[in-house]
Amino acid sequence: METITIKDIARALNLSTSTVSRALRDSYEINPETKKAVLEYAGRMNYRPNPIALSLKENRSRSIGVIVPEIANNFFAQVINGIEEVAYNLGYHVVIFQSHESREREEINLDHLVSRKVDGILTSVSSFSQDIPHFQDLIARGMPIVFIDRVPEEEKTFKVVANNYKGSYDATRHLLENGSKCIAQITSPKHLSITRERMDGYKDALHEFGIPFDEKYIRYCGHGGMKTEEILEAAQELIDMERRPDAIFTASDRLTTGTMAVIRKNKLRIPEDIALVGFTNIPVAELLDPPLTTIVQPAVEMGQTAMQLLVDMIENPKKEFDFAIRKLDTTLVVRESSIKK
Amino acid sequence: METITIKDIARALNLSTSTVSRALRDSYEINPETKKAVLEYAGRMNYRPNPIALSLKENRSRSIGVIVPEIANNFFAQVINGIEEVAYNLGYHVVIFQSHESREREEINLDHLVSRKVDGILTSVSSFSQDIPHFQDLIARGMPIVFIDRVPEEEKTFKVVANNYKGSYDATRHLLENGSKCIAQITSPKHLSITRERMDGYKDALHEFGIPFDEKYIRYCGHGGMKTEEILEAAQELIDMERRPDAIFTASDRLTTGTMAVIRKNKLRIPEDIALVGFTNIPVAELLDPPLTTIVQPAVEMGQTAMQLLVDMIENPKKEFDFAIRKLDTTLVVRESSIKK
DNA sequence: TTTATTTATGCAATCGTTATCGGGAACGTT
DNA sequence: AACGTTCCCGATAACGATTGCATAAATAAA
Repeated sequence: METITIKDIARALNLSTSTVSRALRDSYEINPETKKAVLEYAGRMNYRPNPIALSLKENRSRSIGVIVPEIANNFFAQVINGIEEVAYNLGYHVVIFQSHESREREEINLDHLVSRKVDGILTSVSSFSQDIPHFQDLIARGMPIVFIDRVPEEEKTFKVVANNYKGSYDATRHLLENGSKCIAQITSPKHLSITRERMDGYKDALHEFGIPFDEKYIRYCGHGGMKTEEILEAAQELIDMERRPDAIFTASDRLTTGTMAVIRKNKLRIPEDIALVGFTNIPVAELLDPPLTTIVQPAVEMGQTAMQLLVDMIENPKKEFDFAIRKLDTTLVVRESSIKK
Repeated sequence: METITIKDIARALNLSTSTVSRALRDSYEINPETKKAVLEYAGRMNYRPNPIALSLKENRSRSIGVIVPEIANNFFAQVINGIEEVAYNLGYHVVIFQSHESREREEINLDHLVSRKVDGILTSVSSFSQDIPHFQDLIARGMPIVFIDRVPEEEKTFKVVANNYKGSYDATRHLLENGSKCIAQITSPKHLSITRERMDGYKDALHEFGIPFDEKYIRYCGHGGMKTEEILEAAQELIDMERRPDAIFTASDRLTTGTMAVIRKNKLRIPEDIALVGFTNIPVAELLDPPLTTIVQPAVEMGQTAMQLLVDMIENPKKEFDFAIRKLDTTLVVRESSIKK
């Protein structure tokens, strides 16, 4: 894998590397003819500046790092697409890593990004990371970081989230308006911000309909890296309750599909026996049996917004930002799984 | 983002950078006490060697590049998981890029990987890339490359694929054995290797059952970057045919779900009116209406295998390899969508 | 003609690391 | 006393590109 360098050009044209370098960057102090010769030769030999040498010198890389729990999760895949689109237009490269919901992997990835001198980081923290000293430390050292979806509480930086409160409120209200009376919730780990917000929307909707909140109908899942059995168990427990819920609200892709599978296995009907609404971005929701009512998160827009904010931070290091959290609205897509009659 | 360097350690301990460097790499020619002091200090200051400086010096990066069409595609996400697992254990980093089925993006990504000095590349070529001079050129220049799933014909390098012939043969045979008589196929672009292989399996199964092959029942999709309308149109055309097929065999995730949607929209029943079998790795296949019979590709294993082969190439540059194509068997998972009675 | 100014170029340092070469000190051998 | 070993360590160049500084030549101004 030999590649041509500025030195090769200099040698070939009997110039110094400085002259070549300046010619390539179109400096005014280079003789037009020299410039032309250099450009012509560089073009012909397909010269590409070595970004590694540049990174070493400038301590930056024109690339940004993304760490998400799983790319196999449709929501994150869409977020990444949004990020890439903006990054691409602004001349940044995007490097993608997965934490697989592991704290250790998260730290390794972070380490790697830092030592590769990425200009900034976009991330959705792993569900293991209750406290995040590794991120705090980085922020304190001036690394631009934008959190997406799963965001920490107090960090002084940008955060982009879906309006989880409203999404959850809308979903719960929709269930109540369509015949459900006892709504269970299967949700993500308790300490995540998204979990709290979704819980609040759920509670407020119940309250409006005069239904008391009951902790018995809540299941937190995914502490152990989102094991399938854990989900199935949680759903089964709800089904086996003395007073069985007549609706379940699920807070993510896998919780939704897992719950659906369990309901089916118990030969219960959706929505007659148990109505179902889920936070999910899977594209096949309408092909499921029955077609699934979903709260769709604006994943692509979230990625775009986050990337724009990050670039703003990168390119204006001194600027004082308003780090108020950015909330993007979700959309309730009503299909059959949620309507009792 | 200040980081400590070998120079800082040298200064602090009144040593030369060479000594520090050697102490850190545990060289025998360093006094144990000096070594201890250096190690201790480096540990305390959380020293991390600068990989960029190393890359510049050694012209390698201990990272490998992956280019896939879309990470939002479950199959590729799983392939990547297989790759990452092996890479992680061998101390390589994985950098993921998407081509979005665009030839241009593919070339940009490739360029980027090369100039970032990745040690090797794993890729599934975009459906646009009928001829692949950009890859050929790289292979000729000695870059280790392993192709996955969508592989070019003649390149002298490793290729890892699913046994598409057998998968397709099994699926077609299964349909024929379960009451289907006229099986259409919606498949990927004609020039892709996977398309040809799947076609062959399909033809051979038909032949065994004495059914003549009829080109009219074949639709190639995805030339334009896999537009949804194209899929829907293809499915609709088949449904509108004078002699409507009583089964459709679809060759990818999106073709399968798209086709399913069209059949539904036409108020036709699956499998009674039209049976359906698809190549797909979506995890919700069993939750669809009806549960979908699928040919599942060993995506994770494909990723693992490819990564192992790549490392073999990277670490044994001189070795003469047997570049025979690696075929991994698919699994036919029978559910309800394919069985007529 | 002399001096000042402009134009075009080269030199050398820099970024972090390691490999090559070399050398001083301490010791052992004749 | 003279030489060879061994042990430990340092100076330097190199990787590719940029850039402040120096400078030669050409031109303009005095």
